[in-house]
Amino acid sequence: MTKKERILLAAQEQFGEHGYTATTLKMVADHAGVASGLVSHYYGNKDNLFLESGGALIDQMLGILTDKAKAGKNGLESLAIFVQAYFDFTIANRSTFPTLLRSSPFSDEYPHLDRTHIAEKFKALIIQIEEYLKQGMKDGSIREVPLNQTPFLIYGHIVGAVRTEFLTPFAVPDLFKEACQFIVRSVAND
Amino acid sequence: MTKKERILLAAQEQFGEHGYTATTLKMVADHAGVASGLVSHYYGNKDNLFLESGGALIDQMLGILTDKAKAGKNGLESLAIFVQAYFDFTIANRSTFPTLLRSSPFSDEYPHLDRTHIAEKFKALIIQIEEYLKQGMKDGSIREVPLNQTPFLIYGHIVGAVRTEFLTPFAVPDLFKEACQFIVRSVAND
Amino acid sequence: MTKKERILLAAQEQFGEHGYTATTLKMVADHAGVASGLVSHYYGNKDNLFLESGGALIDQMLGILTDKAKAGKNGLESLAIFVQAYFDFTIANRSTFPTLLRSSPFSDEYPHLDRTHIAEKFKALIIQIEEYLKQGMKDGSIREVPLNQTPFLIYGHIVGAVRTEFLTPFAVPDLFKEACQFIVRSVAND
Amino acid sequence: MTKKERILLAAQEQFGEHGYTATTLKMVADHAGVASGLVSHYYGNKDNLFLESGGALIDQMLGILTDKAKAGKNGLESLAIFVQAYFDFTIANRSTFPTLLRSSPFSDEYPHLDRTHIAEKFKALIIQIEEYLKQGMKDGSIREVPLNQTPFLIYGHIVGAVRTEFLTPFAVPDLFKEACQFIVRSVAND
DNA sequence: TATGAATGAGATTTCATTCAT
DNA sequence: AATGAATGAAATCTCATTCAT
Repeated sequence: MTKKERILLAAQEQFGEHGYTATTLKMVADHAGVASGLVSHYYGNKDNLFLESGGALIDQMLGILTDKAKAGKNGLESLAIFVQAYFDFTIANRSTFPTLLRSSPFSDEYPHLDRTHIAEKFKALIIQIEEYLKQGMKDGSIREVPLNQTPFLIYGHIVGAVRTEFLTPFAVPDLFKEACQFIVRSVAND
Repeated sequence: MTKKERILLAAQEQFGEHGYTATTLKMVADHAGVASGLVSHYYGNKDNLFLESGGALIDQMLGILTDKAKAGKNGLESLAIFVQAYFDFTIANRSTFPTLLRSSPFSDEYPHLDRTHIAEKFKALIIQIEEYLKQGMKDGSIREVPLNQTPFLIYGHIVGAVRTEFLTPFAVPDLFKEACQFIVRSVAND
Repeated sequence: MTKKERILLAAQEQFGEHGYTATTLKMVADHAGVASGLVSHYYGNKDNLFLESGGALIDQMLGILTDKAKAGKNGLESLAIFVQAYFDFTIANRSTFPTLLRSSPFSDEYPHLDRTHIAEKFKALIIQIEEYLKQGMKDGSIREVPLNQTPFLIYGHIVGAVRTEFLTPFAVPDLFKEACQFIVRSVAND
Repeated sequence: MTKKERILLAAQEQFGEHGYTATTLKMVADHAGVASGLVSHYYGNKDNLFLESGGALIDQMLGILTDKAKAGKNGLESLAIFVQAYFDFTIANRSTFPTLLRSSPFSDEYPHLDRTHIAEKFKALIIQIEEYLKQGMKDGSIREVPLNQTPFLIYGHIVGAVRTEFLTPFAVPDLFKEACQFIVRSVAND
């Protein structure tokens, strides 16, 4: 692993654990085992490091999700696989994932940050969901639902579940499994 | 309005607009039209001001919601009214509401903050939802759903919709109306 | 006790326990059970309150010491009684005495403070010691010692012993008794 | 001289001249000719800077005193040299010495400060005095004096004289020379 | 005489960023 | 590519003092 990569990974972990503000560039440098100046050298400034930390994670996730969802035999199945894969990804990246959460356009942290670039990547996820809905409504696996709002609501549902799991002190067993069910019940054709 | 009250209102507005970190005590004092020292005098420190800002909002909301939901004629109706009233509250308090969002246990901002006290108040909301579900399953308006997870999922769904509306650049018309429908579809008995 | 007196006593205790800087006027007001504004009303400002706190103590002490020393049958005896009475006073006023110590011209705290007024009162103590030395050298109880320095050295010796007892973590039993002996040995005629 | 060293020297001078409270970190930085942040960078916080300022002085002094006292031909002579060397050190370091005085366990300034570490170094001085007394009582140059108290009293005597010289407005010529005599008279064997 | 709300100057401390090496 | 010393702006918080009541 190059020093540049070690910095990015350390940043994802530190931002994930302590949030944007409480993470200092020195903490990142120390955890990466490099001199503090190197962080600025490679990533310019803190905002950019944060955004690139989140951007790398969302890129990684996008690839995995669309890939897995191809296995679905109809729209509903693809949607269910996609949602489940999302949750799996958060679990598999427990230590870095909260950084994605914080750099996402759904984050309440540091609203001045320009998230338009990352927002487009999240938009891709939502469009993906829209595709599954269209397909499902065509192949009969999904009932008639409004296409303007439902993709956003499904993604919002995922956001809500992930935040409950990662941020709140409420411990709810099998939350992700039931979140999948909740969505399926709402959109499935009987 | 006393100066103490003016400080709290200014804090709710500033924290709502700029977030915890980017809001300075001086900004709050200036907007409240008081000397900077008075903020610390009344609220001790920034953390506490933030928590009290959110606490006052959640208290206000809790009262309104439970009150309105009494009008429901069965579990499902009460639940729908409750959810709708939640969304109405966020709209009616557009300028201050994001502070509640940031001080909530679902927030990703400033994870070091001790949110246990506020988390209990949010728990009250979730228990309220559980009550409507129980009632609806008894009176037949709601289908069999797992009580351990569903209240959290419904609240999570609200969180997701509110964040989409308040934080993201995605403009989705009628999002809250459809969010209600989404929930109802998922839990209603046919 | 009037409120004015209660303020002075509270000030002596608080300055004695926490020192000049770490004592706030609010602490004094709270311990005296009065409103904070009353402290400034009666004593003007913090410096003056501190100086008057020390001044009242030194006045009280001066009266007691000269009174007791009259019982001595010769210079050496008067001196010994005087020194012992000094130590007794510090013990009897354990909680307030450190304030005198801090407002004294031998203090290292807050050197900007104008201590000239209090220094004169301490000078009176030193002149008193000089008197005993003169008398003793006349009546033969005290050997020939230089009058320019010895009174200051005896007072300095007292200062050293009191500071060892009141400020340092060194616990030395019978320190004051031996301090008396040390002085007597140094000035007594064989 | 490195910037770190320049900061320490500037701190010793400023603390010595103005005391702990009235010395600001900005004063230290300005006198050292460095940016204000560098003071905190190297010394953490004001308390620590103060303690290290005093600690460096006491270390320096300890080395000199024990070294010089080796020249004494008996206990009494060693003691006298030691005391004289102490006074010489204070004179030679007129501008910085009051910082040692203020960080010492005999100080009345800022009682909250944890002086235990520095107190141990002062204890070393006192133990040194005890050694000279023991030696003198063995070789016949010093009379029988109580070993529990006398070392503390001799050190206290030094403290008193130094404070008279450095802090009070009382100008006493040859004070240190006579302070030596005073001690010698009290402990010497006839 | 007595209150305590209100002011605002000023101190400590943190930390992103720069830059000489 | 890599270091880490150095900068200095900016934020929080404290508290003596004033003043209307």
